[in-house]
Amino acid sequence: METVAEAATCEAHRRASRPRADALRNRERIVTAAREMFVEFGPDVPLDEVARRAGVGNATLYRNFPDRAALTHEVVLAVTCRTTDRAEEAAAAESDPFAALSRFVHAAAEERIGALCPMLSGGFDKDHPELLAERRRLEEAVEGLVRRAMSAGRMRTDIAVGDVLVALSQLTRPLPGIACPDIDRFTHRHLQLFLDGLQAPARSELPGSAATLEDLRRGH
Amino acid sequence: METVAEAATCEAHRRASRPRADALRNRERIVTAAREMFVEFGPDVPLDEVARRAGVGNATLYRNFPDRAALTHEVVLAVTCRTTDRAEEAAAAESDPFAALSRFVHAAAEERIGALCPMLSGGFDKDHPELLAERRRLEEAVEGLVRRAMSAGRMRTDIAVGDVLVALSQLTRPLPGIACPDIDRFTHRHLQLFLDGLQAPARSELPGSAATLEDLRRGH
Amino acid sequence: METVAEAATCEAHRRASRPRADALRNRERIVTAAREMFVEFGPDVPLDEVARRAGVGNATLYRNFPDRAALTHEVVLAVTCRTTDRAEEAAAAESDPFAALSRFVHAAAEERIGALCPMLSGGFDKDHPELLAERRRLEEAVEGLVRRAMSAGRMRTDIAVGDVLVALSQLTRPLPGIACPDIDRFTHRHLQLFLDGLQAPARSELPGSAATLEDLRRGH
Amino acid sequence: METVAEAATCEAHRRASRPRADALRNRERIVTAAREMFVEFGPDVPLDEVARRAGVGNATLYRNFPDRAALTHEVVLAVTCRTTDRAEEAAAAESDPFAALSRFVHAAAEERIGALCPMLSGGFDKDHPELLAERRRLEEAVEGLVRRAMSAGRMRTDIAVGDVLVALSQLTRPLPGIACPDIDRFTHRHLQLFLDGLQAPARSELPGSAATLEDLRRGH
DNA sequence: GATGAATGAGAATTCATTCAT
DNA sequence: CATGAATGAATTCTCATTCAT
Repeated sequence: METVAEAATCEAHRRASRPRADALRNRERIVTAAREMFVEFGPDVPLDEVARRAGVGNATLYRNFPDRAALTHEVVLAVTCRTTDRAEEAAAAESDPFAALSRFVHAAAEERIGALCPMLSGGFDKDHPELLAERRRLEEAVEGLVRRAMSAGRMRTDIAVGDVLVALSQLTRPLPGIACPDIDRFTHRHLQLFLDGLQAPARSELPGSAATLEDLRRGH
Repeated sequence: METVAEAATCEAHRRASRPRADALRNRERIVTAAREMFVEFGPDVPLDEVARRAGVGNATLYRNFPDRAALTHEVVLAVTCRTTDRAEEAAAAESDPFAALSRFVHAAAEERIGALCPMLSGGFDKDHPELLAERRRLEEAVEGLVRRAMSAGRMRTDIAVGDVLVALSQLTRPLPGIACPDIDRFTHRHLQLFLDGLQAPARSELPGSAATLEDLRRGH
Repeated sequence: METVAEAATCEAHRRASRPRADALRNRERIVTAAREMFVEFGPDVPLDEVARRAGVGNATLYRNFPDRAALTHEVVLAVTCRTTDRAEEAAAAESDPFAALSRFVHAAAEERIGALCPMLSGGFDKDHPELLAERRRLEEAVEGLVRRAMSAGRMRTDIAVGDVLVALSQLTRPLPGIACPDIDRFTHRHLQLFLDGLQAPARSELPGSAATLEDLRRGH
Repeated sequence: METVAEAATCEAHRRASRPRADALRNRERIVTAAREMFVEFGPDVPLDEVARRAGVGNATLYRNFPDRAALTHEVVLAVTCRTTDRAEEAAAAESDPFAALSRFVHAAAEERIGALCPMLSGGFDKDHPELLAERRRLEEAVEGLVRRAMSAGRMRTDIAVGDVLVALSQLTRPLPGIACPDIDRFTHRHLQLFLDGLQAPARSELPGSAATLEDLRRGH
């Protein structure tokens, strides 16, 4: 369920130096475990549990990520990165502009982009250059999708990338403790509803100005 | 900002016995503080902090609510209750069926219905009769709103109450740590987008079956 | 062995409010235990051990002293304070000026003034106003003793208060792990040697300038 | 500042077998780093830090010294050894008996003999034959210095070698965390004061019996 | 022989919950 | 009743020591 197209471009941050094969494996496993558990139990899971799930001692986790902030940083980076990859993939795979956007939206849900929301609570530097850059890349990719859909007259035009990303994120936020296996069904259902809404002509003037991701980032 | 129409009908659960005026006051203040802080910091805030904000000693909190579960229960009850009140209020206030639904949706956001999501994580009995009953009352009220809007041909018909409530909840989930004062603006913006989507004719077949609130409740 | 003249003036910092008799007792006991154990095992003893020796749960310790720094602060304050009391007591008790100084020096050893040295390593704010004030009080008291001895022609005159206090502190530093019961004997022996040296006429020009306590305090 | 006369005689413990040139270099560097860091941060510095400062991997440290005790042992040995060398050097270099003692005392400070005190806390075998022997050598050397000074009538006669060594050690104990660059100035100042006191005729009967180093060693 | 990585045991600190005034 | 204080059970993080390359 997890290893869909294990990211294309986002290998960027794999450090050049390749000191040890198994060490890298461990690092990967920790990040993966963390990503899963952040989704499943929220971003406050005991790090010892993460280590256990990753199959390493807790100290190994701490060697790789000096504190929770560092791990969170890495997970946020990974999710953002994989989501961006999905956006680019969608753009390439679908010729129809709105189909591309749709494909991306559903794919982003699978990448659990919504898991980022509860992480923004803090505990790590949201403005770290590495994150900033990745976020920018994501926004550009989605910007492309949105613009194409608009140009093709397939989508209402009073909406900004940030609106899409924020709504998308909220709608796909994990519900820790809800084990209901069909939860994904619902999520995709609501996303589809959201997408349908985007295609409809504007019925009302949306309140507020078009939201960008920066608006949220600036929080606090 | 908090005391809009301090609930009408939902006084039901005020225990019949009226032991002391100030005792009741305390209880009220604790629930209010908890509701606010659950929204602001998530459902894991230290209970001592809640007590402090309520202006009572921690032991007083524990006298009223033996454990965190009991307090969570009460807050969930209160939010549900107030939201139901808002639904009934909306039905009464607006003659136009879809306007009524819209009014309710935006009002529910103000009641922070989204704050319920992170509470479902567990730690309290989601199937407590009292909650069940209140949830039913909410569903009935919203059911009414939805049905009227559908009957008037103002809204696509492949949607269930649960869909509305879940999407609505997700879209209004608080973002603890995000102090951005305009966050509410965005929320209402996205809700409006959602409402616009509801009004549009069905563009696609929504995946999955119509969700009810029970689907979520059954989680775990 | 500990309760020699349980301090005269230094009750100053017993907070005015007297919220609970036993709570105060606990606080006292924690500080006492900490003072003893800092002397016996150095300033890095596990706080849980301190709590155990004080006969309270660890959390009680943390309630009174949010972190190690706070406890260290209190102990430093207490030792300084008690030492000052000893200085004033010595001045009052002995008519002979040098006898007064001698009495103070040996008394300071009993107060374990030397235990302050390893605490200066850091981990707490050495320049906290409360400490500054108390240190000043100590210096003034000792200044008085020294000046009187000098005026009476009983002591070489190229020495500053700080010299006395620093040498005194070093000579009385505890030797954690050394359980030798006669260790105090040795200490007093060396102090006496030091005192004898003070009385002798200057034989050599002492290198460096007269040290003040501030010189040490300023250490980064 | 560190490499004054990099030890003369005390090469004794360089193991006869000469397995590798660089291996020996490493061992040397580790001991040096440890000596410096014990002085600067106390005897509890993380061994990984010592390894880093020595420029080797931590495992190399552990190959040479199976545990902290072994490293401490070696450092104690080294300091004792170097100090003894200084004593013998002083005896040879100065014709005046008291000048020789003085020279030794100030030289011992430079060798950081005081750093031994906090190491006695334990964690290694203080009675290891190798240490015992080296300590005896030190005592004999200093004994010589003291006896000559006494015979020449240059020094009060109620003092034992142990008194000198203990007072000297205490007065030169490092103050970890005190970065004050003039700290050495003060130290030498107080040592001079101490030396002046030794030259003066006995003013008082020193309490306790003449201390020997064994008295301290026997501690615990 | 040397190294970086892994590990478990331990220490500081927090928090839900219980107790004594 | 109401309160501040006490407590033990987590949780985060560190470090001495061992292991795999």
